[in-house]
Amino acid sequence: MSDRDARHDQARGLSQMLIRAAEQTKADFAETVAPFGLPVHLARAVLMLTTPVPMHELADRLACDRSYITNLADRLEERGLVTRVPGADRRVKLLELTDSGLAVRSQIADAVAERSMVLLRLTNEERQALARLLEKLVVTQRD
Amino acid sequence: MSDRDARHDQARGLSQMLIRAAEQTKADFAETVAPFGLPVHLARAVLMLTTPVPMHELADRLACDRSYITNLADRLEERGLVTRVPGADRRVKLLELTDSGLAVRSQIADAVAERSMVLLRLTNEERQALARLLEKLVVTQRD
DNA sequence: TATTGTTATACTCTATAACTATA
DNA sequence: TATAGTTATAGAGTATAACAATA
Repeated sequence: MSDRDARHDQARGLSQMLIRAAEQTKADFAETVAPFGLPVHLARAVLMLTTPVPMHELADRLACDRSYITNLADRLEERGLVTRVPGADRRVKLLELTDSGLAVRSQIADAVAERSMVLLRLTNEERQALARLLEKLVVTQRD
Repeated sequence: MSDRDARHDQARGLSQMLIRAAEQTKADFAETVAPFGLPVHLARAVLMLTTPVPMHELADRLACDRSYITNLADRLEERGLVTRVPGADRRVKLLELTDSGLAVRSQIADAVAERSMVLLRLTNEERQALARLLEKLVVTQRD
């Protein structure tokens, strides 16, 4: 009982730190992109659009429903950051960054590179060690 | 530009792994407690109630609004896991586990100890290394 | 028949504001 | 006047189901 409790406490402590670190990472990202008037999910999508992407594929990459991509696309279009362009298969629409979107993407990428906690607080060796540990922890899945 | 992009990519890769590891940790916890019919937030609250806790204090510990604690308490009471007991200060109500709640708490603690990924996938040294790295990453705040 | 994107709708999580009982 | 808990309500985020166009 007290042995199990000790194991539980250890697991909880580490898990909480992990979750807290991740939440802080998300909060940092949110703060970093806030000056651009972008909620986190729009900013993530913008960063993914290095090249035009079919909406259903974006749904796969973001692990969400297609209907939610419609929602994101609407909001990104309202801000003038993307346009829907027709694909070869006429059912498909691709999201493509506008010039304004490209500019924003570049600025966001810069800001993230400058402000990322994993870059600011860890040395190169520490980042490698962290990556190795996290890999052991995470179930392998598609990229 | 390509230097910044490289830094951005490195930051993004590590950040994504961190977030993915945390999400997996949450998902594992959710799966672990699902057999008890408990959503994550109720299970977390149950684990915190090692001793009766004033509702406002639980709000502090969970970093959420008092009104949400009312919500949690209602749902925990519906399931017969806690009761509201009056405090010395007559404005205060404490949440206290029922016998059933105590039993569930013990079972959950066991299940978490058995199934935690940070315990199953990492050696003791690795856990210590991970804890050290996460500490560097996380802004110090109250416990 | 299956797939893409859209629409309408609904659900979960969580907060804000106003309220009451008490301090 | 300030604090604890409650209530009503609202917003964000996201999913489900039904649908039209296309394959």
